[in-house]
Amino acid sequence: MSVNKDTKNNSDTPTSNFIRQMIAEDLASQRHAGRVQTRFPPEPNGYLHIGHAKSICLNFGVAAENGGQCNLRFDDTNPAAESLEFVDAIKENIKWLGFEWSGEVRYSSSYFEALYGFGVQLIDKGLAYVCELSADEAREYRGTLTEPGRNSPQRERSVAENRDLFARMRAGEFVDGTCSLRAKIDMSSPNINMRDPVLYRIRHVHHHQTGDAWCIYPTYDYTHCISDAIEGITHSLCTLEFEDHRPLYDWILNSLDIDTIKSVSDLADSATPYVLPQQTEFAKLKINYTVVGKRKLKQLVNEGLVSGWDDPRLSTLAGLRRRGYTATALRNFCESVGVARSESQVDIGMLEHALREDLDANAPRAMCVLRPLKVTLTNLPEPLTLSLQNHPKNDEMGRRDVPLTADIVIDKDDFREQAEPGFKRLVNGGEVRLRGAYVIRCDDVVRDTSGEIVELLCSADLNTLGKNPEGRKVKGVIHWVSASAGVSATVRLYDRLFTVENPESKDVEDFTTLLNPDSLTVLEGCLVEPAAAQADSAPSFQFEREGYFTRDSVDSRDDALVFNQTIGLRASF
RNA sequence: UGGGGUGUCGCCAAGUGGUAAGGCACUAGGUUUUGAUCCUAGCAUGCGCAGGUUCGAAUCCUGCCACCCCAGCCA
Repeated sequence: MSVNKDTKNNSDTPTSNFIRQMIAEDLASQRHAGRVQTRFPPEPNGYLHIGHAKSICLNFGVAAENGGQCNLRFDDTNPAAESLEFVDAIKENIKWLGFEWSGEVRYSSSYFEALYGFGVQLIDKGLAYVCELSADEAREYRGTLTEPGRNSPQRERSVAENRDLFARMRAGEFVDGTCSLRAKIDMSSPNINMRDPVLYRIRHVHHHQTGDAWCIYPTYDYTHCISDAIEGITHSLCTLEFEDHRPLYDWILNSLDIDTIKSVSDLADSATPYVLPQQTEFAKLKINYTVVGKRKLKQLVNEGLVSGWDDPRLSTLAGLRRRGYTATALRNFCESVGVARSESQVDIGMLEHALREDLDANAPRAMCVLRPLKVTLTNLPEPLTLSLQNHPKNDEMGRRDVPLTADIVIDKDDFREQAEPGFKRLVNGGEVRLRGAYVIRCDDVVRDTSGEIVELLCSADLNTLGKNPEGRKVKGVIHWVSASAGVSATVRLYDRLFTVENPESKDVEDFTTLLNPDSLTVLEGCLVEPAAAQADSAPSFQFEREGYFTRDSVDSRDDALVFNQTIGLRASF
């Protein structure tokens, strides 16, 4: 059960965007008989990343806002690149993000038989033919951006011959690449996608869903529009690079017999009028200092440059989750970024803002000393247990016991021998507030033989618990942990993975050379207060004055705690 | 120099002919037992550029300029 506050960085009314407007208009005009049906169609050839989150939020969000549904459909037409591992991870990620797809998971591959039938229909209508050009020859015949292409030698084959050849392709009579089924459109079209695009290619490979049932596989262009139509999708949302494909999307659907399509669709038995889906494109999400390209992500994982698809430094949903990002923060971020058609690169600061906003409201506070420096409270009569608020602004989050003993640790960075201008923490001879406890004064510094400071001897003003000292102001507050009652932990700090703002820029020759060598810092021997070390404690904490941390889901054990820094606190000095 | 797109504050982004929303970032104050949070204020005589239409233009017209996408039997 979640008692989290639903943090929002926007006003109550979501920002207008062209897709919401289009849907509102379609609803008003009854274009799809009042239906809104979307789909999120990943290819299971990699892990989902932050860019997918935008598409997921858009597709699921826009459906939910309008009383519609969103399907999850694996666009699995290229078995050589795909696997079950990715299918499972993708489903998991979507659920984690907080979305529920309509009915069962869909697969384009489950439409293979229908797709084949439509291929035959196109042949019968004289709109498709079996071409025997090799891939290289086809490229030559295609022409260039400025020159028209030439017709395939087999373009005018008879319907009977095409039918026979297509059947034999399916039967496995030909080796890979010897022929393909092509749409007969226009080899001189200025839109290269319309120059007789390939509909089916021969691939004698095993498919993760259909096994060895097929040796011919339909292409994206052919499959996607028909799959949308079969599922009764009303609004097919995709990214800008598919804009040039829209004429083909429409050509294929309009070339087919609409009654036949409806008869194999989810709406087959429905009385609602059947309307073909419409493709609409939006700009994909790009964020500076991060890599989102599937090939690049894959390279980082495969070359061992990160620990895996869920490495906390990666912008994969699995990585962000392990890092401690919350689904709420990601959803709010996607909403704040908006949806438009201009290609833009969002500042990672926006993502971090959404994260801090959610964590600040919902993460209980705790104390953890990252670089311990021993402090002895010379006048503490006896150990005591303090009861501290888990959240400074939310009493409902309760309180916790925090043991205070004569031996404590503070962060090395919170002590200076000499006062420096602007330094508000502890200095030799000075005073500082121990968060939630006493004001202490540093009376003496203990050094080892090499001269390094190993201990501070401090006296507490025993009259400052819950009240300010009399006659003076103590402005500094530092965090601390009981040395004897605290629990040892490993803490991993993260910095951005890349040293440059745009590692995916095309004038970057090898992006792996731009990796930040300091993207991961491992701190051993950190000391965390007992309450935060308990196995049943919250998933994420704000370690006061340090930032937000989460127990590592893979490496942390009850007797060997590992915390990942999700993000630091905003620092204004 | 074929076709398709996009250009509003440092970064996103509303705006759909009636006189430039909002968020992030930043700056300056205030509160604070987290140098956090929170609060308050500031931040585009200007909407890629140049003309034109109009009482009035970011919005309409014309012409430029810049950037992005397309020549996989990938998606």
